[in-house]
Amino acid sequence: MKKTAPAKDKLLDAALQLIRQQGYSATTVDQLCSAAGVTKGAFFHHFKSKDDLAVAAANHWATVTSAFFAAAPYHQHADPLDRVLGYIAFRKAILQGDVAEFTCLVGTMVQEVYDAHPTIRDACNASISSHAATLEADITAAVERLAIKPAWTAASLALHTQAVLQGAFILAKARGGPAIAAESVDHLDRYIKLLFDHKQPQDN
Amino acid sequence: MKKTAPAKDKLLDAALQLIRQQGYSATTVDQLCSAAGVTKGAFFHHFKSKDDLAVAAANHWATVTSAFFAAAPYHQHADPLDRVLGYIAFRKAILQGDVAEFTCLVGTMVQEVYDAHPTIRDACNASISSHAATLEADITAAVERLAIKPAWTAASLALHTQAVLQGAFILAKARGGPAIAAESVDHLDRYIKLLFDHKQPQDN
DNA sequence: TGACACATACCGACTGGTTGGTATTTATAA
DNA sequence: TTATAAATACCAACCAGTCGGTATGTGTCA
Repeated sequence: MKKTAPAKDKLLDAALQLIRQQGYSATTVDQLCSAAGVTKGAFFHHFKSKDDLAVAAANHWATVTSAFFAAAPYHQHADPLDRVLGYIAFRKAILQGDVAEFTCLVGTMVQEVYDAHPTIRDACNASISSHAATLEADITAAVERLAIKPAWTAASLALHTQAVLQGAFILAKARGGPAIAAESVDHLDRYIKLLFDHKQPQDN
Repeated sequence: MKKTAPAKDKLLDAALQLIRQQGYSATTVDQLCSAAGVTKGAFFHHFKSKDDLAVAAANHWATVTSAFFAAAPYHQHADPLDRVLGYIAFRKAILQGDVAEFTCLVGTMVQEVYDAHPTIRDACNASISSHAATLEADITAAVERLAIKPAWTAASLALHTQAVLQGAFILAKARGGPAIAAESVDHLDRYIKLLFDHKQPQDN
């Protein structure tokens, strides 16, 4: 029975915060250690290198977020389209607080490392792709249930939702707040409703 | 009559390439100098600091891209909706070659600097916003011409197109190629056609 | 025209501090 | 006792930025 969290976990949690705030390159090992309240010796005991921590952080992010979204209430809907729309609404609802709190670790990291650090890039890609895959299942079910014959694939629509969210995060960072991001998510919501001929109250 | 481009221009052009490849923090002043073929003395003669160069690079980016899009053929359409759809098609068409060649400098930079470097963030925001403003004009004209009463604003749709593109760039970086980005742009094209009740051949 | 004053553009060795990483030592638990 | 976890001390490479100096205009006035 541990009294405090082990150094490895504290370092990973610190990485999620600091890298989302500052980016990967600008975040130093010393910053990570002091934020986690551990020493450099502990850092290099658990991680071979800074890049090794980045891969572990991306995998940690995938674990944390998949648990977070698995516990979200939108899964309770019986209709798969309601689950998809519930997911979008949930993504909009959590756009609150500081920008670093609702933005995506792997989306931020992959921008910096995609060319020079293929292993980190692959870990980021795996995190995004596995999250999109959970959505893809509901989209596929919705297509079958409504018996439509779309010109698009469920996989491409699932990834498109991630593109909109990642882009919305960039706008939020440029504008300094989540308001503009929420508007983009509204457009995404409207798009999906149009694709499925979903009834729209006062909309065009 | 100059024989070669002056050091300042060569440094700015080198910044567009290197920062899109590596990100801002990972790009060193020495790298910029050797890529531009100038010395460190020349760098600090023209720029007060590395941050000062970043602001200049963001402004340079705004200048270069606004000239690039102003010269694009889609402006020739008489109908404003055709211009908007022509813009989207053009954005899709230029998704070619290395990832660093078609991605956005300011979208990449703002992810790293939004918190610690407000002046760079503002320069990035200005670049994105001014580009979106050129689109907004055509969207507004299309809404008026077709006499529709949308639940969305032209400004938010213009920014949404930028969000989709920025997010598509992130997916392209994670996947290592432009294919997935093109699919997201296809969704954006489909969305705008649906918003304007545009005829769709075999689409849902 | 030519000489002087001054400004702009550029050079590259150097510095103080920082960085990722290593070597060694100490504590803890099975 | 032994393996794992974590702390301390340290290093070589690297980084942004500095500084003294050179080369090349450019304006001015006799």
